Amino acid sequence: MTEQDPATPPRRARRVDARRNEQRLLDAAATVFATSGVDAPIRTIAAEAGVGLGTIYRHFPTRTELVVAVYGHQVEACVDVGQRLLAEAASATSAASPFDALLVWVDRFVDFVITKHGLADALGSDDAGFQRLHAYFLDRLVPVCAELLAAAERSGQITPGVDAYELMRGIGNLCVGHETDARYDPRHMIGLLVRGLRVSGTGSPAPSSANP
Amino acid sequence: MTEQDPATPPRRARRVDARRNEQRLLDAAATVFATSGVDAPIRTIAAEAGVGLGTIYRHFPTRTELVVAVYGHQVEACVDVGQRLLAEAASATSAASPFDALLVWVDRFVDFVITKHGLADALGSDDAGFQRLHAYFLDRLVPVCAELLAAAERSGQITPGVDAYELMRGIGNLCVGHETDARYDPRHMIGLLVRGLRVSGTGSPAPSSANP
DNA sequence: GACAATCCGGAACGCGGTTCCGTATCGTTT
DNA sequence: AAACGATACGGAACCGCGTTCCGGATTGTC
Repeated sequence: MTEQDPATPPRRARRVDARRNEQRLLDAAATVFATSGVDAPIRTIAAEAGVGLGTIYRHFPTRTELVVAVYGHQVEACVDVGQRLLAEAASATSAASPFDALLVWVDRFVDFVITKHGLADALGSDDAGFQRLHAYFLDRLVPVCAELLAAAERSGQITPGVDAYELMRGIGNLCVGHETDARYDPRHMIGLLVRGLRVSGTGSPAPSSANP
Repeated sequence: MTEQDPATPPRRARRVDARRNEQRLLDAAATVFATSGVDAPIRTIAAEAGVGLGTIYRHFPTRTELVVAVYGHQVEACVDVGQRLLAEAASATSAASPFDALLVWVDRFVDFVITKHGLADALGSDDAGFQRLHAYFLDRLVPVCAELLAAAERSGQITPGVDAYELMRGIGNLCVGHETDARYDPRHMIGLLVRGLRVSGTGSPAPSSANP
């Protein structure tokens, strides 16, 4: 009942020291990432966790997997927020339009990216490992974004044909440099970008949609 | 007459081998940058130029200076294009609006960034050296962008208060990843961003400005 | 308690940036 | 033209970081 695949004979359970070290690594990584960003040297994380280099590579063969393990639940939270916003905007009694929902959600996403040192840079990096990190985050987030876009599109608030993937990627890119450049505030440009989504030529929401 | 500052006794002219090597390095860097991007290993450039590592570091102590030396004239060309567009848009007989001028100029700028492998990434990097590269490009380009923005603003085409520096930086950021991600086309998002500049609520240019 | 599966630690290798200095080359002076 | 500083060159060497690998310790099972 609690077994795995029939083709996977559950030879033995994971050893306790393995589980212990994995937890230590997660804690250490969270600490180090918050302090020095996701580009911190592997050795630093290993030292913080009090384990050897081999250990960290065995548990998390790529930096990506470690980042995902550390931030994964926050990504899921972001997904949840998006779905809640979607439901709210769809409800007949809601005052918030789908476009408003999109605005709020984008803001949440930016919060997430901005509070993680170097995450935006990492996502934008052309390093193969980070491409997978990128892929993971986007696989979860793009569908939500796509739904929000579709809803706003249906209500005639935004110009159709905008690709959710590109939008997410663009927003992530715009976050680059927020902490090394006092003159640059990502939210300004993201605000402009989102404004650019709106249908052009009309100041009012939608002609055909129901509006109180 | 052809001397320098009085406080600078022209001790001796630069040696011919120094000048020769500098030229070789510029040629080699241009080749290597075009092939492998601006992040190519220093050793590669030195090898391509047929010089030692010491030589490249003597002529260009930082990678930034080498990049500037290689691409500097293209930056100047971009400045010139901007000023020409500005003059055209200001001319009474011109059909192009200041906003059109801005559009064209941004497109040129994107051309420049995109055709240089990894330039966008470099500009977005939080590395100290690249911050200066960034600073150099922006010192030249931001004033032009600011003038274009101001002109479009005066004609009532765009929302006021947009900072040229942030816009340039944002556009540069949006270019990141164009060559490692087939699904991402920077121009789509840049188009959206620029659309976001337009005054909201009105589909027509300006109420008070002179319009043919 | 013994045995094998599992896991650990850290030495070791490769790569790239950067520094440093013995040597070669150049321009000038005599 | 020969000698002599000034200048520039080359590349060995060092450091930091990512990654691999394996001898040995630890754990679960019999």
